[in-house]
Amino acid sequence: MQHYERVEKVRLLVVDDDPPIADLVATVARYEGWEAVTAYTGEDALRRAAEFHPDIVVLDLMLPGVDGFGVLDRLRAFGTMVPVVFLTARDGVADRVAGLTRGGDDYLVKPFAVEELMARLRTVLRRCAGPAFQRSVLRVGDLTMDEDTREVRRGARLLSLTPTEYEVLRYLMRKSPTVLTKAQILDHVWEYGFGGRSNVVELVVSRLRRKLDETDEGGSPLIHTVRGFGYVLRQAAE
Amino acid sequence: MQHYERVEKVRLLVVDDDPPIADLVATVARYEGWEAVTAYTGEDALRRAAEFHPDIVVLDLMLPGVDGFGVLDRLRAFGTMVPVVFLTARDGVADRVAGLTRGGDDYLVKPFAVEELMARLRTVLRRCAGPAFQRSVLRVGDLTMDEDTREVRRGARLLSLTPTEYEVLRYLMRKSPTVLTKAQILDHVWEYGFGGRSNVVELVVSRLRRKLDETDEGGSPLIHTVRGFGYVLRQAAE
DNA sequence: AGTCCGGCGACAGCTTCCCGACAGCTCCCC
DNA sequence: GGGGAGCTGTCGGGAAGCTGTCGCCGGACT
Repeated sequence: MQHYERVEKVRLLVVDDDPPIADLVATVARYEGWEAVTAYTGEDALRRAAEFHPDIVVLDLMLPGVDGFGVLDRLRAFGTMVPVVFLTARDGVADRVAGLTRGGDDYLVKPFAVEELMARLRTVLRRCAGPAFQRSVLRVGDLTMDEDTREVRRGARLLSLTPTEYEVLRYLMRKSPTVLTKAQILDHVWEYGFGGRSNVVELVVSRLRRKLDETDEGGSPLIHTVRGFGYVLRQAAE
Repeated sequence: MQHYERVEKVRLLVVDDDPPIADLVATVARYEGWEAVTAYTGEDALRRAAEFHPDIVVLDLMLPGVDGFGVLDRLRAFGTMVPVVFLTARDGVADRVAGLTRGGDDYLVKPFAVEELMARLRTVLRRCAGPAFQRSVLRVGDLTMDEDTREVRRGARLLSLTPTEYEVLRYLMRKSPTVLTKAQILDHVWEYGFGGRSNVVELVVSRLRRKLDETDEGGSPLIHTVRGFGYVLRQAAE
C-alpha cells in the first residue's frame, strides 16, 4: 500500500499565513502518519525549520514580511537542501517560473486538492530519496497505476482517464480495501472550497466503472457500492 | 496522543451550547472509560482546552458568542493540533464544514446516533495514532467485523448487512458478552430523539439473526434473547 | 390455562444510487 | 481569435434497496 517504506515518519513543515490552510495540510499529513509542524510567518518558518529539521517543506509564496523566496534563500544559506514545494495564487504565472528557477522542487496553485498535494510531496520525496527514481506503481487486482507515467491498465488493456477520474481512482487505490464515503472522496480529490454538494462523486464513479469494466468478456467489477455508506475498490469479495 | 494502546484514558472535550447534548456525549464517553469534560460556550471551551489538554474534541459549530470556527481557529493558534469532530445542524453550515473536514477530521449531522459518534471518534484517534494503517477488527466467536472494509464474516462466509444492521451488530459485538436492553440499543444506535416507540430493535435483530445463522448446517446461534430484559451476543449460551 | 412478550411475514413509503442528456468551460489548433 | 473537442458538473427520471408499521402467531412464564 505504501510506495516507499521508511521506518521513521516523514517530517513536514507547512508555511502559510492563512492558518486554516496550513492546518489543513498539516492535518492531512498527520492522518497519513507523518509528523507535521506549521508556521504562519516567514520568521517563524525559519525558526521552526532550524529546530524541527523537516524532510520536506510546503511553502506559500505570499507571506507577509519575509516572503516565500526569502525563506527559501535563507534556508539554502544555512546549507539546508531540504526539498520545497511552493503554493501560489491562481494567476501568478510569473511566480511559477520564478519559483522553479529559484530552487523549488514543485509548485501547486491554490486552491488545490489535498490528494494532489500529498501526491506531489510523495513524488518529490521519492525523487530525493533514491538515486534512481524507483517507480511508484499502485496495484489492486489486475488494475495498475503508474504514478510516473500516469498509465493505468486493467490487465493489459490501457485505460484513458480524464484528470478527475484519475485522481478519484488513485485515491480509491491508495486506500483500498478501505471503504470511503462520498464525502471523503469529495474532500480529498476536489479543491478545498468546492461548493458542489451534488452527485459529482457518483457520476465520476459511474464513468470510471464503465471504463474499468468495459471489457468484452466480463472482468469482475472492481468498484463496489456499499449502500448507505460509500465506495470501495477491491477485487471480488467472494 | 501517541500510541493507540494507551494505558491512560482518552481525554475528550465536548463543546455544545445545548447542555443535554453535551452531557449525553460526555456520559457515554465516560461509560466507555474515557475522561470527558463539557463546555457550553466558546470561551469556556478555550479555557477547558487550555487546562484539560484533550486528546480529541467534539465541537458544535453553532455556538453563541465565539462560534465553532472561532474556537477552532484559536485552538489552532495555540499550536494545538488536537483532532476535532464537528457537529452541525442538518442544513446551513454543512457546506462550510466540508472545507474543515478535509484533513481527516470528521463531522456529524445533528441529530446523530451516539454509537456513530463514538465510532468516528475512535477512528480519528486510531488514525492519529501512527502509521495510519492498523485495522480495527472486532471478533466474537467465529464472527468478525472489519471496521475499515466493513466486511462482516461468519467464519469464512461473507455477510451483506444494511447500515442499520451493521450498526446494531457492531454495538452488540463491542459490548459482548454484556446483555443489552432494547432501550440501550435504541438509544445508542438510533438518533437521539427518535420517535419510534416500536419494535424496530426486535425487527433488526430478527433480520440479523437470519443473516448470521442462515448457514446450511447449523452453526450455533450467536444472538441470544434474555427474556424480559434484552439481547446478548456471545458464543455458547447455557 | 391464561397472559404476556418476542419473532417475523408482508407491505408501503422513503432514501439512495445510477446514468442518460445537456450546457458551460477550457484548452488547443488552425 | 474562431471553431472544435474534450472535460466537468447539473438535472431529473427511474430502479433498487432499506426501514419501520401492523398484526398474527407461537412459545414462555405464572
